[in-house]
Amino acid sequence: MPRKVSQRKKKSSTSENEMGASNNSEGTLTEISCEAVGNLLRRANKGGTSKKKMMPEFQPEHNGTQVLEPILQPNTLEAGHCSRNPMGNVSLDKGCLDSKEELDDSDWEDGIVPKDDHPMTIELNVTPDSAVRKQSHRASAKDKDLAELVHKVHLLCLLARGRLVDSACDDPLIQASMLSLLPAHLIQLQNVTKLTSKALHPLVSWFHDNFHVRSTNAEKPVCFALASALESREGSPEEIAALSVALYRALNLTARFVSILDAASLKPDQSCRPDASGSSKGIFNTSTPMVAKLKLDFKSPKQSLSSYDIDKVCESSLGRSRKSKKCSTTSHMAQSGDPPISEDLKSSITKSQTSETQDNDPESCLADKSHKSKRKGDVEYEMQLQMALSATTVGCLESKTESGANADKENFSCPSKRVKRVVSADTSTSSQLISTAVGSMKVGSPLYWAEVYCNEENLTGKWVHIDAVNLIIDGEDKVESMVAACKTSLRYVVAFGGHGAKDVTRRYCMKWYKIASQRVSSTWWDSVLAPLRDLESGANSGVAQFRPNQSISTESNTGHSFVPTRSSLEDIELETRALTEPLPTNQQAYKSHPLYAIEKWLTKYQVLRPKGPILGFCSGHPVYPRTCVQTVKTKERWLREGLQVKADEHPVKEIKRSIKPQKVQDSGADDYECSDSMENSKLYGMWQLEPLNLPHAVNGIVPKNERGQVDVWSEKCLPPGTVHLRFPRAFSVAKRLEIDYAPAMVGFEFKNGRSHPVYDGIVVCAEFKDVLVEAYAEEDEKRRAEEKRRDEAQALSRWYQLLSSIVTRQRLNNCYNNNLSSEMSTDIQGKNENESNAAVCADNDNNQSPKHHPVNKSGTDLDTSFDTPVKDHVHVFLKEYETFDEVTSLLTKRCQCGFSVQVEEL
DNA sequence: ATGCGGAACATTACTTTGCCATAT
DNA sequence: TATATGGCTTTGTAATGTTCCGCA
Repeated sequence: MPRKVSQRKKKSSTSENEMGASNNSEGTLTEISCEAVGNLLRRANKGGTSKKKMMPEFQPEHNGTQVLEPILQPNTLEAGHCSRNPMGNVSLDKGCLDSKEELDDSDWEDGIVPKDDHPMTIELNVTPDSAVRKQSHRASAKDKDLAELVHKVHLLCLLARGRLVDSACDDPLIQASMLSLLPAHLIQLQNVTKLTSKALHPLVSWFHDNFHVRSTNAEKPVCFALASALESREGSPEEIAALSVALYRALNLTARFVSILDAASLKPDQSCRPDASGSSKGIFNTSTPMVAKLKLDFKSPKQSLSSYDIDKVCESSLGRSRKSKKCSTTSHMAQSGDPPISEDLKSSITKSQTSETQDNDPESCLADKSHKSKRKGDVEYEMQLQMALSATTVGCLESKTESGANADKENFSCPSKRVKRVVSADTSTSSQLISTAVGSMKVGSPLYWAEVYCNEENLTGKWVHIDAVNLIIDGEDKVESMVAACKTSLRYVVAFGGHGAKDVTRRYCMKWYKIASQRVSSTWWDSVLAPLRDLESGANSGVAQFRPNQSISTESNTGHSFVPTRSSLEDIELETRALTEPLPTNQQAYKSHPLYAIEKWLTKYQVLRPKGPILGFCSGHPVYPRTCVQTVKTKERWLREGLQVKADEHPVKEIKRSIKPQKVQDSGADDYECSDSMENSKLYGMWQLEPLNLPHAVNGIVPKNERGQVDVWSEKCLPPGTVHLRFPRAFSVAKRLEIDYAPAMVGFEFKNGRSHPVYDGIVVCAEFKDVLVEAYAEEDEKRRAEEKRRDEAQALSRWYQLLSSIVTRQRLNNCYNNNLSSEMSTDIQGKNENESNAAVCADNDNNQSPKHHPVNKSGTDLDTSFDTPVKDHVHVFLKEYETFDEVTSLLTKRCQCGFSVQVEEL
């Protein structure tokens, strides 16, 4: 946000140059000035005039000056002046000051009177950041949509990634290798029938001691990466967690791979706040940068490690820790004799550092921000220092390592101490936090872990959280604080198993109300997860059963609906957590909390009933269960749902109804009357209602309301014994058949500033339905036939008009311009000839054809001869009346009416 | 550093049943 | 003279949601 400010400041400083250079900048300049003036005035009028009032004054003017030439506009208001002033085009006219009398004169004059060349600096320097910021950073609906889309797509990608990892954990080779590494006494675990989390401790401990998180070998597909990690006993957090899952599965335990899906923020502006959460910096900042990784996979290291890729990796949501890891890789690579790459990397890293703050908003780099970026720079500096140190260390240790390509292996012998040191350096900004939060465990945010199903926990069995990397068993309650300490958000925790997935966020998130708004709409998420859930529950019910005779059936509940499955038991557990969430400590959380409510945050149409029990207090406000919140509505609103208020029920709440501004034209007296007669809306609750009890239709008469119609909000609103016929002209049929009907009003629409009822069809008694439908069909048929007839008649008449005009034209041609006889062409009959050029003329001799047709006798008046008689006549050209002129090759066809056509044979 | 609450906007929900001049 | 038709200015208001900012 302060970026914009600085941008504006920059612009202001160069404004004079820009002025001369181009007009384009003037809009911006004007804008700046407007804002500056607005802010000045706002400050001046603080408390008096509200901002709302001020802004519209500037807006239109500002628009105008953008289009027009602001300098030359004589009638601009104060905003225009302000923008001009700094440009040196001073000439303040009195009119300007006059025009803004309504504003605070003295303040205004103070602001603009100076005629020197530099008032601008003053103006822009006093521009309060807040106003500019507010304007520029309020996300538009488009931004929101985009952010949501990105969030969704990112989630899908992360889900897919999780499934990939899950599949890799099933790899028999990996599992077998894990088993082969396992000491004999731990292998016994697969024979344990009553598994408790405690029993897992030695196993997890062994794993923790033997596998460490370190640099990534992400260039390979998951399975290979796993194999490699297995070989080196080191890998990314994801790989190590996956290996642990593979180990559990190898031991025939039921295990899931669990991952925090740290997707790009759902809210558009989150990415602008580097410190809001360490992880939200855009989509590439995922903990599982699949794209970048895959990209790398297909290229030689030299080509693939472009700065772009590295940027992505370095910005990954593991954030600093991951960054450092990558960097340590870098150093190793440098060690292994590939200086160009390391150079690339270094430069790219620095690039990423510097660009990180600027890329989002290229125009900016600001004073306010500076200390933050400085801090960041410090972090990076420390990181690089650590890198260098570790590289040296590795270099010493490393004389024994062989291939540069296998950089991952280089640190095999490296003590985990070193790793931890690097990691702690990464997170140095929050290292205190971490150390307070999780004691001496200096780790990055846990993003991956395992869940093992322990059938002896909790009577019914339980999925136990096992973070082998951090040696935490059954620490589901610790995850939230650890994640919080690392500034990662815990919005989606998904357990992967059986190629499916299940959202288990509830198990790890104690403060759901804090993350609820950061999650995508549950309907979408549920629908996405539904098929994956089925896969997961199907697999984890059937696979790896501990004992066939276990009291809790692990089979899917196909036969008996009440046999609890492992999955359904887990559902119950998660549901229970959802229902036993602790009370939020801040009031705002109660606004839309699904479980709790405080009266203060109820909406206009909500009441508490019953008003109790009180579950607790928040800042002195009693907290009630959300189930006590009832929605209340007016009678009319309930009517729409087919409900009516019972007799003798009093409104449970009354709210002021807004005054209708319809008859405000009159004087104050009327106004007074108006407000006097203003009624309150009476609201009723669900418990005061009964099903709508409309009068029955009797004797074919439809019961109507006071307006002689039926309000058909829904089917429920139809009086019993009536039907709604949605035919366009049904009423006319009913009228004709003398059937009683009522117009069906289905809603309102706003037109011309008023609400108008919208009608759709009619309501009639049910017994007339068939008759009406039949009659309507008949009528419709008739109507169509009539329409067709009309269309045909119209077509005929138009043809007639066309031909008449042709004839008239031809006749005129004949009379006044004989040379143009073949100008017009027509094909009237078109069945005998393929002629292309036909000369038409009116032949009024009637020599051959005439048979007491009135036309023929009408003599020489050509106009009249054609006008009347030929109407409604279709010319018939009989063969016997044809004549053919050999010389001119003209075929003359004649109708009995005397009309003739000459056709030229080609 | 964090959360709270107010301010400033943005968005949504609620409202809810013509009139007059002109042509036919 | 009675009836049909078309055009007119176009919601306005309040509640609710979201974001920012100052303050404790």
